[in-house]
Amino acid sequence: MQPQSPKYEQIAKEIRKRIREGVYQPKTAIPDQNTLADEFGVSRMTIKKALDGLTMEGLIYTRRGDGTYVLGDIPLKIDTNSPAEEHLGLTAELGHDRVTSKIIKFAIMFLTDELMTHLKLKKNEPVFDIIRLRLVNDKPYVLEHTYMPQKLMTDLNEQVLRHSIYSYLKENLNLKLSGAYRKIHADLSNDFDIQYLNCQAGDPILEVEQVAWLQDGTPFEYSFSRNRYNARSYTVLDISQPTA
Amino acid sequence: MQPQSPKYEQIAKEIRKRIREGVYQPKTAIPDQNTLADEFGVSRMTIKKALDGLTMEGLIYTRRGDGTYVLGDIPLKIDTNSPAEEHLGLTAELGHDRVTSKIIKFAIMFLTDELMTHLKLKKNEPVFDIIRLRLVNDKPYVLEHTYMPQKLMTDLNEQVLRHSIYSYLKENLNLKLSGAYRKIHADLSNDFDIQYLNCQAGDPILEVEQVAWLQDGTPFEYSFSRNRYNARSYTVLDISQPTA
DNA sequence: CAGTGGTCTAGACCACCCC
DNA sequence: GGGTGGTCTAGACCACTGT
Repeated sequence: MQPQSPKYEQIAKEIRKRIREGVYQPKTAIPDQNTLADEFGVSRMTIKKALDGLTMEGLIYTRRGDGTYVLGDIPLKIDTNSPAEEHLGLTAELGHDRVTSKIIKFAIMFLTDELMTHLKLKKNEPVFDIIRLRLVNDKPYVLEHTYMPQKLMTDLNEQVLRHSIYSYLKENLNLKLSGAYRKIHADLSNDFDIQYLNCQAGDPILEVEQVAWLQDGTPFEYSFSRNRYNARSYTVLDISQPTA
Repeated sequence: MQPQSPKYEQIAKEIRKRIREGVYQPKTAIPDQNTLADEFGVSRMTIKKALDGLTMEGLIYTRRGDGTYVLGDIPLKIDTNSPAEEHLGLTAELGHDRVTSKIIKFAIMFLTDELMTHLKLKKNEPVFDIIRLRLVNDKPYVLEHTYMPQKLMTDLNEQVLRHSIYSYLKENLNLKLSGAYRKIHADLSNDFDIQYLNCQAGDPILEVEQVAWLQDGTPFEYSFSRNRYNARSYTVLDISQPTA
């Protein structure tokens, strides 16, 4: 019991566990909110908040006037490799030791109009222009082209790039990213892709174009991640609001 | 003022409007929760719930001990054509009169193992096997291959397919979809794509593979939507939880 | 009708930020 | 310190579902 996490989180965690272990079975009702409030010794509002979270995760659903039910597994989701819900970077996603990086470009450039818009910078402000090939178990995985404002990270160096930019941000600069907007495209492989990703001319590429920002909305990254088309897919869970 | 929508929704709507109209400016603080509670004549919890929604939409951010601030526009988001957040179908997304459909296949088939898993059906249960070319302003837009359990929609017909399956579900069967899980791939165009989407041999395709389900978790659609690579992109807004 | 979840209140305490 | 947002309570009323 960590007292640092709020009660509704602890309760959500416990209910998640009961669902996972089959105490609460798919398509059946779980105890009503008053019963749960008694069991956990909290008010009903707190139970409600815990259940709201689980609803957003697609684990349960509620019917006003009826009850709260467990939703079965989502078929496509089971055999999916990368959740990709969090944008914590490749290192966090796949584990520390398996991911390495080959630095292809590490330069400072000045602004094009497009970068000015996406990074919300003024003319003549310098940005890092970084191209890295990320390898998983020494096999080429993704080609990442990243632009970051120089003023936010003055002592960025090659050592950092070889590991993880995100952990550098978090541990050295105490910056946390808080949001990202992504556009997923399909594209034709270019010479760069062919050279570094070991793909054939004409192979399709899955490209994720991303703007990521800090809590106050300051953009700190504009990037393109290019994968061979059969190496990765991007997954999304979308739960509708019953209010709409 | 619609009394049918909860107070926190109405308040969220009003604050959204103030942000849009510049009453609350980007990067500046909005009034604190107590002040807003007084202004709207509600309790602070209700204000909090309204603000939580706006936080999830990426409009504001809160700092404990400090205040609530307006987040500026998200650059990439501005010039994006299709929000694609809601999976209400193409007709709802683009307007009623512009979308037409050419029916390429409309058959009933029995289950493959893959469909059995994705639609959670038992052996020998029939499913509709539908292929439609959706056109926007008479131009080929997306090739949709859809599988649906027959038992859920017994009187599905060609007339429905020519318009919108989703509005048929909603209006005739009173079924609402409540969630979807998607995998976005890049793929090589196949003969079908070349024939119907007017693309060249070797063109990449953006494919969205989707399982969609009703409120109780019953899957009612497993589909593949294939777009020409330069015709559409898929967009995602991802807001991190500060709890994590 | 009884029982359920959805909303809302008035107040409380705490963690946190800035001065 | 004083002011902020995050959590939590005990109770209330309502909307809705089943019977």
